[in-house]
Amino acid sequence: MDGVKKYPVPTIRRLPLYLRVIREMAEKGRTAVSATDIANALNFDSIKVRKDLAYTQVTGKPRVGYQIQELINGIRAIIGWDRNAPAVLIGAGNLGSALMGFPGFAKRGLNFVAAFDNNPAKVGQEIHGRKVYALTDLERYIEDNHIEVAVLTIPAFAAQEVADRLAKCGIRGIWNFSQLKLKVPAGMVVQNENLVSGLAVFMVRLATGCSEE
Amino acid sequence: MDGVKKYPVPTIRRLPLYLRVIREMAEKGRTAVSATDIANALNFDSIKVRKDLAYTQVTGKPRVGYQIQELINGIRAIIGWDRNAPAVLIGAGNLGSALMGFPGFAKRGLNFVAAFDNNPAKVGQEIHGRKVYALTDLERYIEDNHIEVAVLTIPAFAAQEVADRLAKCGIRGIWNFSQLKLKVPAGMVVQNENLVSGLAVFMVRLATGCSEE
DNA sequence: TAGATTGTTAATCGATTAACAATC
DNA sequence: TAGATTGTTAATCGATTAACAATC
Repeated sequence: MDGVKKYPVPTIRRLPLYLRVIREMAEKGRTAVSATDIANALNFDSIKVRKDLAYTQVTGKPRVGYQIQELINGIRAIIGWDRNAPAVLIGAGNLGSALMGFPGFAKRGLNFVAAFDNNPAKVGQEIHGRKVYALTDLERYIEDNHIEVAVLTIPAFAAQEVADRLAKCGIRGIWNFSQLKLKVPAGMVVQNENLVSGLAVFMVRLATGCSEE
Repeated sequence: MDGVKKYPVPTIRRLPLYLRVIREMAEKGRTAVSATDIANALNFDSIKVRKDLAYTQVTGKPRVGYQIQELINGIRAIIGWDRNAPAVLIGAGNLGSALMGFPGFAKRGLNFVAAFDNNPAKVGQEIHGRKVYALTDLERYIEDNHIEVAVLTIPAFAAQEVADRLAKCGIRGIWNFSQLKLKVPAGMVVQNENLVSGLAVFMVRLATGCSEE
C-alpha cells in the first residue's frame, strides 16, 4: 500500500482498454509490448499511454517495451480486478438482468451474489444463477452476508429510498444506474453510470458530424 | 444554425441532469429557476451551472433566474432531443433488450425501429415491440428505411465485422456498447459506452474510499 | 554502433473555480 | 433601496501534448 496514491480518472478509464489490447497480444505469443503498439491499437497518443503505464510502476526497456505479464499484474492491481467484491443487484429488470448476465464483471472483481426486486412474480426465481429476493429482505441479507457493494438498477422514483436503506446497513459503495443523483452520508462512494448523458454526447456528435471522441 | 458551434463534452454530459431537475421544478408549478437552485439539487458549483446554461443562449434575470420553459427548449435544442433518429439495434441479447425497453430513449430522440440478431431462436420474435431480423437482412433493412444510426450490443469478436458492414450501407453513427475499439471510415461517428471503464473507476474509488466523483 | 523507445520535465490546452461589475 | 443573481473576465487547476536526454 502506498498511502493515498491518486490516479487520474481519465487514466483509470483507459487502463482496462490497455489490458484488453495487451491480453490479445499475449494470446498471440508475445511477451513484450511497447507503448507505441498499444497506442496504435487504440488510436491514442503514445506519450499518453506511456504516462498512464508509469502509474503501474512497471518499468520498460528502451527498444523493447514492457513485459506483458508485469503490465497485466500492474494494471489489475490498480483497477482492483484482483479483489473480489460480492455485490447485490437491486432492481431485477432488463438492465439489471443484463448486468448479471455479463460474465466480464465477475472476472473483474465484481461478483453478484443476489438480486432484489419488489415484483412478486420475480421473487424466488433465478436470473443468471442468482436468486431474486423480496426487497424487504434487503437489510437482513446484506448484514448476514457482510455485503459492501450494491448495484442500483431501479427507476429514479424509488432510488433515494433504497439508497437511504443501503446507507444504514453497511453498504460502502453504490454503482448507480438510476437517473437520480443520490444523497448519501459522507464517506459513501456513489458511482453514477449515466446512459442518458452518453446519449446526449452521441446526439450532439451526430448533429455536428464530429468524429473525435 | 450557428455554424460550427462547439460545446464542451463535460457540459453536454451535464445538460440532461439539469433538464431533469428543472422538469421536476416545473411539475411543482415553478416557472423560473436560478443556477443556484439547480446547483444545490445536484451538488454542483453554481458558477459551473451558470456557465453551462450560457451555451443555451437563454438569458436570465438577476434575482429571478431563468424561465424554465425557455431553458428546457434551449437545452433540448443543444442535446438533440427534439430530433428523431430512427435506429437499429444489433445484438438482441440482455443488454440490447434492456436498451430497447428503456422508454427514455425514444423520448430523447433515439427511436429503435428494429433489432438484428444471428440467433435463429430470436429471429421473427418481438422484443419490446420491435421485430428481430436475421443479421443477414441488415443492409437491406437499413437501405430500404434510410436508417443512419446503429446501436451495437454484440460481443467484441463480432463487432468489427458488423461495423464494416454498417459503414458500407449508409450508417453515420454507431453507439458502441461492445468492448472493441472499432475502426471506421473518416467522418463516421462512433460513441463508445464503456461499462468496464466505469467499473474500473468504481473499484478504485471503493479501494481508496474516495467519495468525490 | 545506430536508432527506437523509455522516463521525465516543460509547454500547451481546456475546464473549473474565483472575482466582480452590472442589473433587476 | 438592498441584495441576490446574472454574465463575464481572470486565475487556477489538471490533463494532454511536446521536447529531449538517457538507455538498451
